[in-house]
Amino acid sequence: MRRARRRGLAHEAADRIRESILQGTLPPGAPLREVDLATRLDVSRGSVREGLALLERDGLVVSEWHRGARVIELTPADVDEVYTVRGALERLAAHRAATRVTDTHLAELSDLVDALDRALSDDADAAELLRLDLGFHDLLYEIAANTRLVRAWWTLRSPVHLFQLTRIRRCHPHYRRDSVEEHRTLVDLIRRREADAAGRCAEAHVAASRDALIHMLGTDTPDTGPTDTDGGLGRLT
Amino acid sequence: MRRARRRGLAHEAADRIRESILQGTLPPGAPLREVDLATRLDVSRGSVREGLALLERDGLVVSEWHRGARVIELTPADVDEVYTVRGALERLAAHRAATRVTDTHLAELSDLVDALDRALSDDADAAELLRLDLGFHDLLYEIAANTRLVRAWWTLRSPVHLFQLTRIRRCHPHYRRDSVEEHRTLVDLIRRREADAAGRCAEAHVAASRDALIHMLGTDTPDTGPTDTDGGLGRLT
DNA sequence: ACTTGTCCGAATGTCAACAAAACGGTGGCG
DNA sequence: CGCCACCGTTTTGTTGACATTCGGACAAGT
Repeated sequence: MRRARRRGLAHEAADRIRESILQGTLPPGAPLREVDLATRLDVSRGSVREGLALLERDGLVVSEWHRGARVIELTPADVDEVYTVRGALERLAAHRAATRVTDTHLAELSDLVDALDRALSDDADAAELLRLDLGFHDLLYEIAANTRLVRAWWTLRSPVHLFQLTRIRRCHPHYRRDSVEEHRTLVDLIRRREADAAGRCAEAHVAASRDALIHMLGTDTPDTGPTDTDGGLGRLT
Repeated sequence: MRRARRRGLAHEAADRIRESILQGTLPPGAPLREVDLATRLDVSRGSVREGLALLERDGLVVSEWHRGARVIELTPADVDEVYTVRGALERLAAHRAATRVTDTHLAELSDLVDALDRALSDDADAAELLRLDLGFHDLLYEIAANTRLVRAWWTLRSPVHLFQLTRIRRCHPHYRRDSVEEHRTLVDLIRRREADAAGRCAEAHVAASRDALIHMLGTDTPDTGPTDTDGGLGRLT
């Protein structure tokens, strides 16, 4: 079993802040002031500072010298960048997964796709669909069994999460049945150990997500702002 | 021109430490004690701490809770991981470069390959060859013009640098003429805008480097240790 | 002999105060 | 009327001191 490692306040703080960002309490572009966060989270500025550095590594936050940290913005150009790189990574992940997958893994993958299918039929919460989708891809990277690849994925995962979340928030879920079918196709290719085809399939899947996302961001309303305007983290106090 | 932005002491400290690691003064596995570094660099522990976090982002350093930071180790498994992911990234970079390259870029690429060729003929310093090689790949990523891709490359660049450096240190340079030819082939493909071929070429080039490196690491001496044993950074005081 | 518990030195994690820099408003000047 | 320099406020960058944790050594118990 994996050892339950202690992580320190900085990680804890980072988790709380990440939660708030991913819940929309801290909207894109919002400033992340150290003293404010330190007060609300009841830790020192140093820990908050370190936590913000962690979030910057996750790609959820950008910071400039003497200007502090802000939640990243979500321009279509960013979507393009993130999903382009993600496509390359996921291609590699699928390729490797197809050559090293075990029966246990295959069962887990199938279970996730089934769960996704069921959730879609049950008209489940959009957040739940997103959770399952991300879980599927997490598992794919885990099967690929390459530490650096997983780390690279984690630097993209948070932005992806955020992108999908704003998409959900702005329009109706629209979680396509096509998408679930793409997942199932990928699992089948992996089961048959067709590495090259699996890689191409994964890359195409990501590209499809990217195009759908960009199309949505390009044609939506100019965004009149989030529902609450208190600046965030009120629920954490 | 790009603005020469202030970066703060943490970045400065990170640069100094990175230098020492890449010069071999701090060998792989060496512990990086905060108070020690703070004393030698004449900055506070906080800044050193932040700098070490930056180096961890670069993948040059690993750290555990309450156990401090150490220079990364160099197992063949690590080489495999790093170069596998690098192959995927470089494939994407070459593909994009082939579609967006300008004449100016092509001239710069050619110049670099020529410089590499000349340096090889002149039997130049191995470090110089490495510098030119890395410069070539940096330029490739820059031409690809994708911020996230560049960032992903930078998390791999330092380990690559370190790998090549220890290779140089252990055996004769052996910088192959084959390698230079591969660079030239890649530039030609990019010039002719053959994106797919360029991507495959770049991936193959990285795979070749990986195999050479692993072969060398697998057959070398058990490593009797570095030349100086003072623990590092003596030259910085 | 092996395990288990405790102590100690050393290093890291955390904190709150000090110093430097950027932002915004105000007033004077062209 | 517009522009620029100045200055106070706010926020971040940096520092040294305190608290916590780890690893090993030593000794007692089984």
